[in-house]
Amino acid sequence: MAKKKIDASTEEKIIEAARKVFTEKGYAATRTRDIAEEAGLNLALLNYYFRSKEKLFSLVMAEKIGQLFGVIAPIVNDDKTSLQEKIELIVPAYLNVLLQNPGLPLFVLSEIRNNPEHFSNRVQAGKILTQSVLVKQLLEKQPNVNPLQFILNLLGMCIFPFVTKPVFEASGLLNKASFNQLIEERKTLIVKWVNLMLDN
Amino acid sequence: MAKKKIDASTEEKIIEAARKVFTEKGYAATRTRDIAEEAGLNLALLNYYFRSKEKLFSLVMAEKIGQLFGVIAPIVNDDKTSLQEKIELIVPAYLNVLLQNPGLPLFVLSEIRNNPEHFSNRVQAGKILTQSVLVKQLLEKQPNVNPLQFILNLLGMCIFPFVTKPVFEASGLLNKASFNQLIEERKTLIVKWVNLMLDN
DNA sequence: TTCATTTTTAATCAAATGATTAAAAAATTT
DNA sequence: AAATTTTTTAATCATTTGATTAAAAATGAA
Repeated sequence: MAKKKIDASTEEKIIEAARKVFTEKGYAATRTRDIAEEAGLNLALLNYYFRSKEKLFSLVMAEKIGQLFGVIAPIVNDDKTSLQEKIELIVPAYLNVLLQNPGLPLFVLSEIRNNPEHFSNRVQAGKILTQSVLVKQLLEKQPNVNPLQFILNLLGMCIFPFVTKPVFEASGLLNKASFNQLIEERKTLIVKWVNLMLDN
Repeated sequence: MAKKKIDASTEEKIIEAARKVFTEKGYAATRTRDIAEEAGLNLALLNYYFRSKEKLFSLVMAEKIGQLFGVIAPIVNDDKTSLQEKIELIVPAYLNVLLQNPGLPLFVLSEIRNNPEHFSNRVQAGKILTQSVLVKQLLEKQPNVNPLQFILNLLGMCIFPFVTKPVFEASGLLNKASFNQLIEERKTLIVKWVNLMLDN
């Protein structure tokens, strides 16, 4: 029986390069050669370790979807925290995740658009948006408004600046520092705004 | 001297097909053969009329950017309307544009991400975000908050549902009718919410 | 060291893809 | 109608790209 242990360092180099290139350019615009070059490795190694571009992409995408939904899922389903507390937890936590990974939302959203069938099962967004504790609490507070409206606002106010970041950068309007400053300000502002919406 | 007139019908068929395929799949994932097939025409005609995939894409993209910024630009720079009036004009007008062209925001934003250099000049977002009458009026009302914060909220609350639409569709959570219903409700809700933010 | 196994590389393949060409078909002019 | 120009088509090119292969290099076991 042959040795099966694989050099973790090389494997990790490839997937790290794949994370970077896929999230920057999207699946279709990414060449496997781009990834190999970014990793500083021979192209054939990519297929040796991950079989195909598609498989490597699936790994990265699963990771990224996990990041995008992973932070909020436990908060949203905690029945020990109030609606108010949830908002105060979600906003800064989510903004921090996005600050660490600014390209994440646009990457995930555009890939889902490009290949909706492939993600219909994997995205557990449905449960969060219909059966979560948060939804129940929103309905208690505002029975006459579809709770999805508030969730769209809460997530949208967090995510939207990151989705439009390339526009700001292309127009030279915001550098990285002033963008981050803007997001820091939003950590308290969004909480205030969402509470205003819920109290009126 | 030969006749230079070109059959507008064929040309229009191609660009209409290009609009559809490019906005659905993005530049990189679009094959010129997809466009030709969608138009029901020979592939070579695409190059006969538009020289290259790149040129055809530039035309479509210019159109789409125009649609995305064209509706709000005149409203935003009108110094005869109040801040309140501007919000009441922008929200339903913008939501109607997006209802007619739901894929528009995700298409434009992801293409700008994929090729930022190419759009640095063309996007006049900079002026709207710094020199518009709207910005001055926002600063009068709330001198202590970066007006960009409110613009992000106003545009984000309009655009974000359309950016996440593929997720809703993939998860089977919303059909087209209930999505449109959600947007219709937002026409009045967003106006109310933005006013709340500005008054507190 | 020797030998087997694993990892890496250079070369190459086959399919896809943007684009061109030359000829046919259609339209327009004279 | 004849001639000229414009439009359309089928065939083909050259390049790119995901993937494979066979051999070399590195690693670990005996």
